[in-house]
Amino acid sequence: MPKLHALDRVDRKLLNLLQKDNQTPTRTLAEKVHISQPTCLRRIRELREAGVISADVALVDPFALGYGMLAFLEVSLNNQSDEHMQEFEARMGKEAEVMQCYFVSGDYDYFLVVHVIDMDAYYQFVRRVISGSGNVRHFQSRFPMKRAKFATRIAFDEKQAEVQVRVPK
Amino acid sequence: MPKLHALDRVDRKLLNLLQKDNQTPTRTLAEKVHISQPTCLRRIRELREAGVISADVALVDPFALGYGMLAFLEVSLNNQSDEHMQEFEARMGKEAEVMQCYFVSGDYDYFLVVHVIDMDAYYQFVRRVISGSGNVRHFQSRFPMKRAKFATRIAFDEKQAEVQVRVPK
DNA sequence: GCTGAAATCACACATTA
DNA sequence: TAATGTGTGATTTCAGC
Repeated sequence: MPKLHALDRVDRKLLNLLQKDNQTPTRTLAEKVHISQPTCLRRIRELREAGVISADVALVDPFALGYGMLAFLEVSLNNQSDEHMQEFEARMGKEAEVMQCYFVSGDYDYFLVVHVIDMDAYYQFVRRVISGSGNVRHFQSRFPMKRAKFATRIAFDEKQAEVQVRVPK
Repeated sequence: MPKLHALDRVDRKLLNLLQKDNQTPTRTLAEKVHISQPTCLRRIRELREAGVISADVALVDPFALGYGMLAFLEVSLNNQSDEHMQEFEARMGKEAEVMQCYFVSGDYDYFLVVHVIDMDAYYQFVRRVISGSGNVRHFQSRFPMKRAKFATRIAFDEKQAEVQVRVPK
């Protein structure tokens, strides 16, 4: 059952800052939002505990590391029973190459974003994971030539007075 | 011109750890990879400076914040000149709702991942940004009903001895 | 919101391979 | 000689008031 957590202007400004850089000392953040350093720290801790901030991580650019190739996979299943869909999702959850997996409306079932080193690695992946799955009726690849935008942050409006937020779990 | 940066076992283990949590003290990390604390810190700093770690951020779950709706947009442009494509990409770069934007091969030009509060907000977005753009010939929406996987980390093989890596810029 | 103790970060230098 | 480990001061976190 989702709890409610109110985000005021200060919280939203903090979130905007932390989503760009979570390594800056709380003292510096405190100055930017015009509160004291301990208050700043306390608010950030509450945001983490409430689950508004789900994780604090280092981002590694796949393209900088030889994972130079990106592929989209549109997949249709043979058997769409809840059991088989859960099985497919669990499988994708385990495969490191699968960066994103969505169950979608329309003419196919799943949309995958796959990161691989090169075309050969992609071919190996498709043979092993997709056509080797046993429950894939049809699939089609689509190749992004350029990733023009990849945002990990949500822009919070800093003007609004207060925002009610549904926090899961 | 891409520089080369060698990643040994220790670097890769550090990257695996930091991609899960970048708030743990360097001392703890150092123990886990069996090096001293200052060495650990130095290696992390080098990974940041080399651009292997592109950013350190707090992650906010969109679904936890009322951005409960996700949409895919498949967009075809009228004018595919370099100038018009750059203009489109710049526009998408500025729009907060657009989380991802790819230039793709196939029967349409751009694939967008859009985060909005609800269907009405999505309608407003489409009217303002897409059909109001002047250079969109055709577009189609597709609605993900479930985000089964969204990975921000790359799994590094910790067994291999050393890996050469192309670092951009 | 303020102050102080505990912990962490980050540097200079010695050491080793 | 280049990279790691040791010791030490400056910052930062975080509890009590």
